[in-house]
Amino acid sequence: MKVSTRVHYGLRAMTELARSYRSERLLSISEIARSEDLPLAYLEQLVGELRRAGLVEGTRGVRGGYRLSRGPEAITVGDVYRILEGEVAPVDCTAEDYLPGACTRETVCMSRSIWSRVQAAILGVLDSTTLDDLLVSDALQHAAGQFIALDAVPVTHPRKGEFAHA
Amino acid sequence: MKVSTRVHYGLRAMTELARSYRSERLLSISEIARSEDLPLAYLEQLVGELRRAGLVEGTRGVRGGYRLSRGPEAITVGDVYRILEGEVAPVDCTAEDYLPGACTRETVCMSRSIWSRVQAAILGVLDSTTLDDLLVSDALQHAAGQFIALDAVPVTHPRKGEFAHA
DNA sequence: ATAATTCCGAGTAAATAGGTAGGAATTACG
DNA sequence: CGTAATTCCTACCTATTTACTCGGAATTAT
Repeated sequence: MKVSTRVHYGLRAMTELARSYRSERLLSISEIARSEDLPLAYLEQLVGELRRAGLVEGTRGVRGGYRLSRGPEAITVGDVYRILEGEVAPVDCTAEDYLPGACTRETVCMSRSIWSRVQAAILGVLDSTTLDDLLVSDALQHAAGQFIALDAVPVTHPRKGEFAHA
Repeated sequence: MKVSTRVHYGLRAMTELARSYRSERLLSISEIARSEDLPLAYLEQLVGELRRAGLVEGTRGVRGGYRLSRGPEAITVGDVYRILEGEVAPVDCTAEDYLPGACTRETVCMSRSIWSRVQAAILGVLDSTTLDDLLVSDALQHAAGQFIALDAVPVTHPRKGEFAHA
């Protein structure tokens, strides 16, 4: 259940584009690659796919580059994911294009329900989170960092239990 | 985010063992492989790992086989997952053994929060679902199938919107 | 004209997934 | 006691996928 570098890198590129969206300034692949520390040629490929899918717009030539084709609040992480990685489906039989009956064990399968639930859980997060949400939570995190610093509290990796799941 | 055949097959084997748990009867690898239609030698490997991890017990010799080492209500899907696939972590920096600072972008990363949330969502499902839960939902599904049949309602793939997520 | 950029498709090395194969150890059963 | 059924162990193999690189054409500001 690892996420591929395609999605990982692609999303990071999208967050950069989201950050610069208000300024109307174009970002070149090399700028993005530099600020996110990603392999240039590979990133170019990924952004190309995002463009063909309509999430970003490219302008060629000197001073060219990319920008989001709609606002960061109108693009979900799920959108990016599906373009670069395909449908979210832990197993084939929970995919959209699954033909009922393709798996002969369908009617006697005890494990299918768990993967459906996992799929729904993942989609719940990916489809409800926009690029803008990522910017905002990033801003909050930095504000919190500021606050702690001003308070002179020794910082002992507060990240530890931040998203406890037990 | 596909689940590997290791986990997929391994879990299916575990559901078979869960089903026969009450009867105290041992299941041989070949029986499991036959009823779940899985490659014998490969399955043997997987069950071996589950045994070394303490989830199942094996008895050798003629009439030997495997059984769960504790009840189906005391084994979660997450347990099986971690043994066969390792920790649930969409990206390295959300893993348990991640050394803070290993990723130099840590403090300026806008994408980390989403993967933490995905991880938590997945764990929420995997760790709260036991093998017994799978048996029960399976039983319910069959009971429902019975009911529809008796009512003579034309069955037009009710599965379609079963776990709608929009 | 030139330099910076997007755009495009092919190629490639390493890792991973998904197995197979062979044999030693153990044990019920005739 | 011998044999067949089984677990147990480890090495090997092969196809696919991943994560890239490379070369070059098209476009455009300066």
